[in-house]
Amino acid sequence: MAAKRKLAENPNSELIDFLHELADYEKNVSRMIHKYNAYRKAASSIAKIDHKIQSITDIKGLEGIGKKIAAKIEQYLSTGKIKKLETNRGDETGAAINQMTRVMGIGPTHANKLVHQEKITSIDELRSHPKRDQLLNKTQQLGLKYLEEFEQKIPRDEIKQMETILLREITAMDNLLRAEIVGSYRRGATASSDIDVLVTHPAVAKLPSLLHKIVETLTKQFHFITDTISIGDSKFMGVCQIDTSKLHRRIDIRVFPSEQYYCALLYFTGNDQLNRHMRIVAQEQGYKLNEYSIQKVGSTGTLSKPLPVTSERDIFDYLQMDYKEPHERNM
DNA sequence: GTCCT
DNA sequence: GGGAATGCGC
DNA sequence: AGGACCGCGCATTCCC
Repeated sequence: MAAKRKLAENPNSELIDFLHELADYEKNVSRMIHKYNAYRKAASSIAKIDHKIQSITDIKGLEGIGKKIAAKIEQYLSTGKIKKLETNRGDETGAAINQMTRVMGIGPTHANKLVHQEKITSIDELRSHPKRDQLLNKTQQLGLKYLEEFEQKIPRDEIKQMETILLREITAMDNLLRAEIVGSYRRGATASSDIDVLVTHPAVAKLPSLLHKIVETLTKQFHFITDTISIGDSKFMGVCQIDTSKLHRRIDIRVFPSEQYYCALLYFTGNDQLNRHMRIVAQEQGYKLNEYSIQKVGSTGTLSKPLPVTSERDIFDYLQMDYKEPHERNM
């Protein structure tokens, strides 16, 4: 049997976990989303270092690391702990709020409400609460039902099987339909947190019920989709299961008109960092790029009509960037 | 919390 | 009832 | 010192 080498864990994973924990507290408990992002950014900078950080000089000047976080890392290096984190951990109310946000649909606002007003302190208490159904909306009830399943990563192989079914059934409905699974799966990841599907049809503007039909078929005929979280004309969010022996998974399906398809494909394939990078390059070159289109920006800030795009490569070309294959987009 | 102006 | 604002996820 | 940090689709709640 071929030796399956476990991917070496990041040498600084403990520090990265600490920063993520600080980030979560800021987002969920303090409701400071920008601090959350700041901690995440610092953590991702550190994740790029391939050796164990020995001293503060190893990280000084790293992107996203300023005085406060540098000081915390120094604390961690000399004492193995971070005071602020210990304090956060001692905050039982905060811990309860953090727990509540594990449920899809329960964000910082609702989590705070559940803990402060309803005095709920754990997921178990939420599950057994007599007024559970009044306390939670539809999305949150599904989130609670599938909490443990949604926290499991989806192996690439399982997504591959889903892809086979999805593409077959979608094209069977209408052979002008084209669909692709995007996200980290398209970038080659060995496991993903959800399934993100892009769909296009040359006449989508005339088919406002297209998405509803796709979803209905996948639900009623194939029992692939098990629950709907939300659905409109362009975006479906829901739950699917490849067969009853497998876990329930989060799935999103988005429909775009063909002239927007490749901008959407690029955007939803990501990763985030590449998207940001390309948006900035676009700005520098006098373009505006988003998930719908690429437009020329006039001197007065006026936007041109969306430029013609018939492939992802076209977008790289406009920006005079070298084309990157999906698997090369993990920045 | 960090970066930029 | 229905438009506006908010929460959430991505 | 002080503002930006993506912004948009959908569901729900708020408010007239």
